[in-house]
Amino acid sequence: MSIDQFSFPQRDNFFVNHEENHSKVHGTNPNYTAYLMNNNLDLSDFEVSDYLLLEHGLQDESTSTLTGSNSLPSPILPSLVDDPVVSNGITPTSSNMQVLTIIRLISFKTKFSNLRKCKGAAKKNKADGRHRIAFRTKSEVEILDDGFKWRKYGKKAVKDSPNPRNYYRCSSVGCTVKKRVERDGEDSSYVITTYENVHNHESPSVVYYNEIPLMVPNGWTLHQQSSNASSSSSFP
DNA sequence: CGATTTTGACCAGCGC
DNA sequence: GCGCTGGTCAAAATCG
Repeated sequence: MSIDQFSFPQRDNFFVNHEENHSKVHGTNPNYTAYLMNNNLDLSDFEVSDYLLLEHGLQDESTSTLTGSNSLPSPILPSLVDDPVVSNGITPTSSNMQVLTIIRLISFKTKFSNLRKCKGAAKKNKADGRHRIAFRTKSEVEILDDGFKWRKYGKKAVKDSPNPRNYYRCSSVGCTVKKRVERDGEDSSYVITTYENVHNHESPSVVYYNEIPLMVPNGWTLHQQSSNASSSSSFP
């Protein structure tokens, strides 16, 4: 395991731990940790401009986006911050804002690097190339409101854990997003929520700017869902 | 009565 | 091939 530490002017530090099967991202709030399950995160692929973008995103998110203002300083920023595909449906709160924004940036970068890699490279296994993010959150309730409507389709006892794992899929027709919810076996005051794939629709509980289209078209989503995604090509 | 949850059965992947 | 495990299906039960 290796640890990267990053800091921004007037911001708390955050840490990225590279572990065996995933990368762990956490800020100064110990109650909120995020896990990037696709272990192809390469921070050397990030540039200074990316971190500036992230810094902008934090500011933008806490002001114009959350208050619904239309004054948007950058043509790319609104989509990055607001895109439910990039944010994967996680509703920002004061406690998860920092980590969520980091995740959004990393997801964004990872997705497009995946897209390039997909153009020919065979997948090692089923999970590769899927958009999968896990969050570990301290919570008394297991079902955290993320703005989307979910339908439960399974429940399973998990080895080495006293708590069952619950399986949900997005109720929206045609959307293939799934999530797994389970209590942490080591500390049951924490809930681990794993999201898989990306929504192909907007959150029913969020109002978006009418004039701004989704930055990532459905073609990307279809590309992601295909396990041998070398033939789909609606993405420009 | 339609939507949702429950729950046992079934299936696929993986290691041995 | 076999057994274990995680993930999904689908019929029955429950809910609103």
